Amino acid sequence: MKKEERKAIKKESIMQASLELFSNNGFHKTTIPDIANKLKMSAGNLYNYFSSKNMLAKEIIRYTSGVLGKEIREINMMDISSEEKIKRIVKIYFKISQEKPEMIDYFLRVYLANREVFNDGCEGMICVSEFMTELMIFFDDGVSNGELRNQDFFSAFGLFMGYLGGMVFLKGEGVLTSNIETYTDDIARNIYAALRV
Amino acid sequence: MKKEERKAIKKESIMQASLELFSNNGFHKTTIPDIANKLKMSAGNLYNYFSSKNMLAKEIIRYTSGVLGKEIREINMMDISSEEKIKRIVKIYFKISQEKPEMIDYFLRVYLANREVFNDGCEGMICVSEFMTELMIFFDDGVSNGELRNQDFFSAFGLFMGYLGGMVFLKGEGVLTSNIETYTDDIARNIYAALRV
Amino acid sequence: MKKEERKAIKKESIMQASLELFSNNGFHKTTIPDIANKLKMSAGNLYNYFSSKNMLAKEIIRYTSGVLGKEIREINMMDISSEEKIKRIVKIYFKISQEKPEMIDYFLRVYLANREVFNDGCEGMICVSEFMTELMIFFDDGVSNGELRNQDFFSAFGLFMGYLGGMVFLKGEGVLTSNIETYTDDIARNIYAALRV
Amino acid sequence: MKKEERKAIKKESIMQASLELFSNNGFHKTTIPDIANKLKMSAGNLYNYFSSKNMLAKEIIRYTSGVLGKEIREINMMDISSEEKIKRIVKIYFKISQEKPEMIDYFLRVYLANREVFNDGCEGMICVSEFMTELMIFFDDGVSNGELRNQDFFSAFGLFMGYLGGMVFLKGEGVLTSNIETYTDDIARNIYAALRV
DNA sequence: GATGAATGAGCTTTCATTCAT
DNA sequence: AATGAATGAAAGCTCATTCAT
Repeated sequence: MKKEERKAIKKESIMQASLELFSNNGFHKTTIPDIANKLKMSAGNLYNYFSSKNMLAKEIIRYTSGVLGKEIREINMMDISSEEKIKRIVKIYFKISQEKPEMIDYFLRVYLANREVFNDGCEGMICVSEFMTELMIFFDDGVSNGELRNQDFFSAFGLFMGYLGGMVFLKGEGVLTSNIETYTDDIARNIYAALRV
Repeated sequence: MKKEERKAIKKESIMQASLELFSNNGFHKTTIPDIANKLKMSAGNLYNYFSSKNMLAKEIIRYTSGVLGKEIREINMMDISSEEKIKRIVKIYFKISQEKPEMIDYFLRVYLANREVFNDGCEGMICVSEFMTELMIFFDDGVSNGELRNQDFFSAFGLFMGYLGGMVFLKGEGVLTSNIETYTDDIARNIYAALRV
Repeated sequence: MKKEERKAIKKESIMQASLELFSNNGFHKTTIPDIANKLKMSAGNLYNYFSSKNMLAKEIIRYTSGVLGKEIREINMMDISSEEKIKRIVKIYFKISQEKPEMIDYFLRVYLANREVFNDGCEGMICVSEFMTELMIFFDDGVSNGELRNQDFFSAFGLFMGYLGGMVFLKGEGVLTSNIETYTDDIARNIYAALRV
Repeated sequence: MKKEERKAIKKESIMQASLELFSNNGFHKTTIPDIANKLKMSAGNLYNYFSSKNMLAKEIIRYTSGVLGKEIREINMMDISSEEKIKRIVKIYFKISQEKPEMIDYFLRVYLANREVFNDGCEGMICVSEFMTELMIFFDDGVSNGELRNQDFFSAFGLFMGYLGGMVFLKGEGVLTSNIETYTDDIARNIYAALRV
């Protein structure tokens, strides 16, 4: 089991390095040698772990979706109101955007923008389903409880994701007047106001 | 027709063709010969109108921002409530996303995703300021009227832009269960609920 | 008409240079930069003339088949016996193998050996049909005249081509005890003996 | 079973697998991992048996030449006329081309085509001498008997090998109108007509 | 202004071979 | 003897940009 474990660890380290480079410099501006350099390995060897650059990108989005999904799942499992859940989701999202900005940026600048890369195998948001599913659960629970208005899920999902993504984009543009985390309460309030019954 | 006029018309036709190609196929996947082909002109000649591919991309975002800005300005000048304005903005946005999807996609898939292209000269959203300014006017008017809650502008802007962009993205992914225009009322309602006093 | 002519001439010069390199060094051992170097042009520019290395190889076999076909056509049109035609075909074949050995070698070492290169578009000897057709005419004429025995064309074609190709191969291996042209009479005699009524 | 015996058996299994892959897919298109995969062994381990890919190719041609040589030797040792021997050689050649096509193809598509691979150590047909020697014996016997005309051996060898190889090539191209074995009599007759006194 | 051949740098990917385990 | 991760050198091909015509 040792060998496979080592291989899995290396795979993850490649994904981590690529995630940062893709997010910071763009998918097309990041070359395989760039990634190899960062990891101090040879470019050829990367292909022992991922069959192509596109394949690597696809594994990263699945991985990232999983990480974010897990954070939301934990919130979903808490015994708190939907209003409180919204606040916590916004908070964790912004926290991640501060601590691991590459994760959020990967959604915005790699996944969302380079459709041709994800065409084959990630259609219909299948590669981000782990993340989307948790938001769906959050929403359905709130509707069941009578806390959230019953509307098309995508109306709610688009609000959540677009809004949070939009804020992170604005942060990246350097136009926000203060730290993004200070926006948490305002934004959570807005989202709740939009979704409540 | 004067020389400069002819040149301006040709410039715009280049921008229109590039807009479509960049939006549909991605900035990096669109080559200068692709654009030239579509216009039945030579690749070299393009450089008589735009000094580089990046420069072309920057002019397009300014142009697009202007077109969208004008649409919103017209709404801003109407003597109607903020609630009604929101509905009209949503409506016009979705209408454009149906009729000229390349304009909206340019924001999502070109501008948002290829920061390195817009680094030099479009920092701080300066290239989309025409569009942003109109939304700022809409928001300030609403606050002045007492219709909208007084909050940080970017909280409102992120909501508006992120939400609408997010919905168009979901449409592009083919996950929406019905035509995007049927979402207009729901979404306008959500936005108004989020922004009202 | 000047431009197109110049382009056609350059195309042919590329084919000629490639023909030599492919024949002498093998298809897979010849790189695009090798060809470009020989022509003192850039590798990229080659792709303005041929869309791929395989495409280039295919155009060369068609071209070569045409050249050889023309030589045989001239013999076919002479008013001489089949026995005499055989002698002349053998003679011209060996002459070419001395003066332009790369043409014969291209058949033997590139076309015949790298099937995967010619798979798409040259199936069923379609790319050497000009050459094969002339041999077919030679054979049919001889049969009609009553000089040659009526047998399956491919029995005759295989004899002709295999035999001549085999001799050139032996020459290339350096095992022939004397100059290949000294074999002309023997070989023509053998072929005639095999094909006569 | 002794160590060396086990090693010899494994060597032969490697040669057999490589023979098939090289013949079917081409020498340069067959990778060492391809061979290893087919044998369910590791790429590195192959190098415990053959010092390089080229070396492997050279051992295969010697091996193949031996196998074919043996078949002809048996015919040579029979007490039958040269005419009959020709028929049997043609027959066995086509039979092998049906049952173990990779052996014949190895001559045509690997040995004949990739001279650079066999340059060092197989010059002057030394690696196929076993096969060539048997044909030489066949020919000399026939001449001694007064059955075959006395001519340069290579005139006869080129005929034999070129003709048979050519027919197998035509078969591979799919242009033969019927099964190759139906050509046996025609071709044997042609060869005999060419070689008899 | 218009053309498109030409360049040159750079990209992803492949693969024979080595070597630590 | 066996593994397979690792290397490094190359290959085919792409493309923004230039420039002679």
